[in-house]
Amino acid sequence: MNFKAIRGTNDHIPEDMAAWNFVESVARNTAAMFGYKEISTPIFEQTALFKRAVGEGTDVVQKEMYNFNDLGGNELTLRPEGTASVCRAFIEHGMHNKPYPVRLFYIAPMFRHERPQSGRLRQHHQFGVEIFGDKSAETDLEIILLGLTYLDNLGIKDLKLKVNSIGTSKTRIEFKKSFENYMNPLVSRLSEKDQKKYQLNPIRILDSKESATQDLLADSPKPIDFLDEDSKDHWGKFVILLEESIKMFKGVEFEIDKGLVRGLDYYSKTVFEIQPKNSNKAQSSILSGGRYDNLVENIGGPDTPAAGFGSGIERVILNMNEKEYEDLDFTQLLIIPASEEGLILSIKIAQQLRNKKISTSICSSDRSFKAQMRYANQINAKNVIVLGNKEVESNKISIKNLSSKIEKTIDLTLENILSTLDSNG
RNA sequence: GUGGGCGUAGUGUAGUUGGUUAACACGUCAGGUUGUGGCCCUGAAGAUCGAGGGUUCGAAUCCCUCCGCUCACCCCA
Repeated sequence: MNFKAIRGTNDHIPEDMAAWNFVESVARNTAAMFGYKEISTPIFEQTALFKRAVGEGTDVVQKEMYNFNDLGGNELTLRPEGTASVCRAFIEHGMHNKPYPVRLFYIAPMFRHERPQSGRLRQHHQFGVEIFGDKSAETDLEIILLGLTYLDNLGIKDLKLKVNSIGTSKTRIEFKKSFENYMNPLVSRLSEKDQKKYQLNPIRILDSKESATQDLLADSPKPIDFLDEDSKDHWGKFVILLEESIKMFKGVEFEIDKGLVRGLDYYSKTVFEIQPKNSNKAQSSILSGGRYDNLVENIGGPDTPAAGFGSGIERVILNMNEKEYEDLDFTQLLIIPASEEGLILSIKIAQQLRNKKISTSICSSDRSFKAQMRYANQINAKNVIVLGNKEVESNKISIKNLSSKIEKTIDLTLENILSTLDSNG
């Protein structure tokens, strides 16, 4: 019998955790600096929530969700993304009665049944933020600045920020009409793949990777050309603010990408995507999001404008080449029990030291003395104490610092041990 | 769902005109005398060569099927 982690899921073994914890703490600190409060929601929800929020026609809903029925016959789904759940919680807890805007963030696993590849997993983790109740352009800017600050704090430089406005659902209908008029005579010139794509969802070929397709699209209508007055205003203000504030981030270039479209239906107006400037990876987007002014109302809440982003932690880690975090992989003190009485004493002293915040392990008395010393070295212990009959009888112990090899003999009291460990570092 | 690459101890690798006990390094464990580690020396454990079937006197090596990993498409974080 050979059990393995499910395809597309990863264990985080101790060696991975330093990087992981670093990213999480940077995420929490950055969010806190911007005044965002952490929220955590269940990893599964009613299937209908995601269908409604993300959109029936999207790939995510159509073929990537982990759906299941529980024993009560409820249709449930492991969350494929975070925004829908947070909106549900926002409504359920009456957060629209809180002073606006409401700023929330989460760090949570997401599940999508996709074919895994570099930077794409079936279970991945996202740091995401959402801001509710503010339709101003500076809100869009705020979450982008939060995202850039987060990546900067992680030491990820040389980023490209793509922004676009896709208007409202109404203006998109007009755009679509015009776009199809433009494309229909040209469809036969698309590759087979893009033709299929076009049949399924015409707008999606806007961000096709095929250069032949992009050439055909060069003069095509774009969603941003169809904005209504309100969206146009919003966009204009947003771009001015962005142009000014992006200067604060060295190494970040921004680009208005009129072909940028999102795969989730709830977005409106501003959408954006951040990727490393010179990424040769296919799955290069490490942080993306936008505004979704209709989502809260769509799933049964009050009319509430909102915006947010999601950022894949695994992808972020793939892009952290500089090691900006410390590996805190050490044991401050290892106690080697050298006799039966020494073992009892070891257990008591270890407990007292742990209460004083000294990380302390006791070596197995099953192993030879030499093996125990070797173990102290292997686990990178800073200090070693041997407790045997000699120590029990004389009430004196020696504390050895393994890197300096210096051994200090002291009277056995907790205070002495603490001060010696302290001076040993 | 579609295509490419790859599967040999815990890890990284060697081993193909088929030929005996599948090799090396790192790691692990144990010893190098009695209570002091790292270096060094010696030894040990650890691989049904991804799985199943076929060809053959004989298969890690050739053929078929399946599985897994990985990269890319699609889509997304």
